[in-house]
Amino acid sequence: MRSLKQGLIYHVHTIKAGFTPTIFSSNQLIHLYSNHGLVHEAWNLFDEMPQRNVFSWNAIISAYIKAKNLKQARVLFDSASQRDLVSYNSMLSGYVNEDGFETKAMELFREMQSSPHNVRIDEFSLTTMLNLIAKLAVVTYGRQLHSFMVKTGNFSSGFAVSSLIDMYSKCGCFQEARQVFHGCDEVIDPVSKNAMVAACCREGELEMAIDLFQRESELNDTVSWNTLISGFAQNGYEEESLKLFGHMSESVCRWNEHTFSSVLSACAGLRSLKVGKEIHAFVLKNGLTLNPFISSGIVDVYCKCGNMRYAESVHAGMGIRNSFSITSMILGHSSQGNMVKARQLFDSLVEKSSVVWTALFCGYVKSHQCEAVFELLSEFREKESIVAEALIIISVLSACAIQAALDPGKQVHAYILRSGIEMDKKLTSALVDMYSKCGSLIYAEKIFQRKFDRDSILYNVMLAGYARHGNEQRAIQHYEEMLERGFRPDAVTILALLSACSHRGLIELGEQFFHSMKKDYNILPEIDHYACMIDMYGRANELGKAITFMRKIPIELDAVTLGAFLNACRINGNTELARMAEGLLLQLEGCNGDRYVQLANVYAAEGNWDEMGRIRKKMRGKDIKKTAGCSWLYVENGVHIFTSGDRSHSKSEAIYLTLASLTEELYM
DNA sequence: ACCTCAACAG
Repeated sequence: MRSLKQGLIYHVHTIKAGFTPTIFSSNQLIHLYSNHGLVHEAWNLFDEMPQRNVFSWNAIISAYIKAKNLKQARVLFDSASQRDLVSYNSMLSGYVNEDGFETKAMELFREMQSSPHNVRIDEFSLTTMLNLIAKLAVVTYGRQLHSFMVKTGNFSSGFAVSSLIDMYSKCGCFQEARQVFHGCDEVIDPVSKNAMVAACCREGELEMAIDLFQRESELNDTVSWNTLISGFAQNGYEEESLKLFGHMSESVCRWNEHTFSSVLSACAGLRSLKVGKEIHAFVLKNGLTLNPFISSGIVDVYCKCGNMRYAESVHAGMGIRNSFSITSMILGHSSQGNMVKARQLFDSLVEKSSVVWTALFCGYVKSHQCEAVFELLSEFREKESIVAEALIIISVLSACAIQAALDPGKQVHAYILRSGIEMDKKLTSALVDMYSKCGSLIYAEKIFQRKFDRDSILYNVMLAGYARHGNEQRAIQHYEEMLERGFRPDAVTILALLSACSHRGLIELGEQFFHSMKKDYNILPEIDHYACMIDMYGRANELGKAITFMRKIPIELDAVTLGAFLNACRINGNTELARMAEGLLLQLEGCNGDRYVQLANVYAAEGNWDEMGRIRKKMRGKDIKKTAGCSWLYVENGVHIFTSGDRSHSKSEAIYLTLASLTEELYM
């Protein structure tokens, strides 16, 4: 009875002939049905068996485990008239391999140890438990099991060694994994070797991984290649990963579905539409589109390359809903600023993983929809009982920073302290940035000082904070400390210093920094640096220097640099020069309402109403929208936005009456 | 005969 067909023929034959198959044959049929996903047929057969042995019970239990119906499997396990160690081990592995049954697995293992049914713990139970420990990453328990294995002589088979390596590696104990691997040097088991290669990749020790891979290369199989291809992609060496795939194709090992998942993840990291399309074609040719790992991988590649049209068509063509693919789509739409579509997909998910939550948070921040960020946060805390991911917190902090919302920012800070989230470098930078953008440099500095292992990003954030507040001395102090500690300044560092000089009118110092960026650090000035310099000259009443400087800018003037110049003209009341910039600016950004307002402000500052009227006329009939200035308030957990003269609130009558009486009181 | 190991996605 090798195939399902053979099994069915045999089964029908016994029914037609009216004889009862042997227990042995029935057991085999149960397995056969179960392996083909026919759990009902397996059950019917089991149910009708006049006599059963322990193998029959184990077969039907494992059938329900395969069908992921652990509840029914446990009912049968508990009611089985005969049970042995295999029944226990099957149930145990069922629990371990399914999410959410970890506690059940631990309980069952304990039950086995107290052994009311005369069961022992054997190698099968131990390797299964090691699997659980790897999943839960509790190494203390893993070490206990390890010593138990040594004591009971269950530690030298390939199964035991590879499981131990895997457990230690997934618990973050790379050295112990190595010790296990080197402790059994008689004959290298291929699976253990692959497990060790995987452990090296997880640790980022790619050279060691390659070394191991090349030694005893006759042991290498498809898994070895897959491990290495995936390891390179995971560590950011996408091109090398793809090269390895090329070498694999020339070797004796054939690729499989796992290979493509890794190759696609390398493609996504590379953000290469060209390679992505090639792999897509390869996948289509080989009929691999039904694999959910592969099809969602293709969707991800197109999303990462920013081609949402392709992504959508592949996504739509997938038979079943795949949460990985949906998450990729949400990320893709978010990074394109299409938050409506991102939100729709998000709402379509019944189970929202922390990755999708994070994706949506980041998307809203990226498109500066800060109110949406705060609303999403209340939604998150309402629906999810888990602690927010660091990335979510960082998103909310940047929203606070954009809005200069100090109170919500403090609340987030308190939340971090309460929930014991680790203050890593990224989180510290986000907090310092939030406090300094919300005007509280004292808090910012306190957090900054408490962090000893600073990186250049944290220095940039702190430095920019002081620069923004016009304290160029502290900014420069931090800059010097940064240099002393051996960090190289980057474009962001210099920009912060330039802006400090600009606000304080320190032309010479600013020029010094500007020149040193190219000369000393080989950093090319970007648009923002040029604009900052123009701004600096403008604020110092040096329009002439600004013009000389602009003539030397090697890249074409754009809205940012021209805008800076226009602003300089406004400060200096120079309408003549402003008119020169006007033509160019409107040519570049004629549809941006803010630019007209800026122009109007230049002339208004001079009281030049004729010029203002001229600008007004230009705007007419062009469907130009100026973004309305608005204010907002935090009441309880929500953000309330309002504009001048806003009457949209249901109680606006009462609000304005109260306001009027307050105003009256002020003047009394 | 049944139960254990390594490589795949956001």
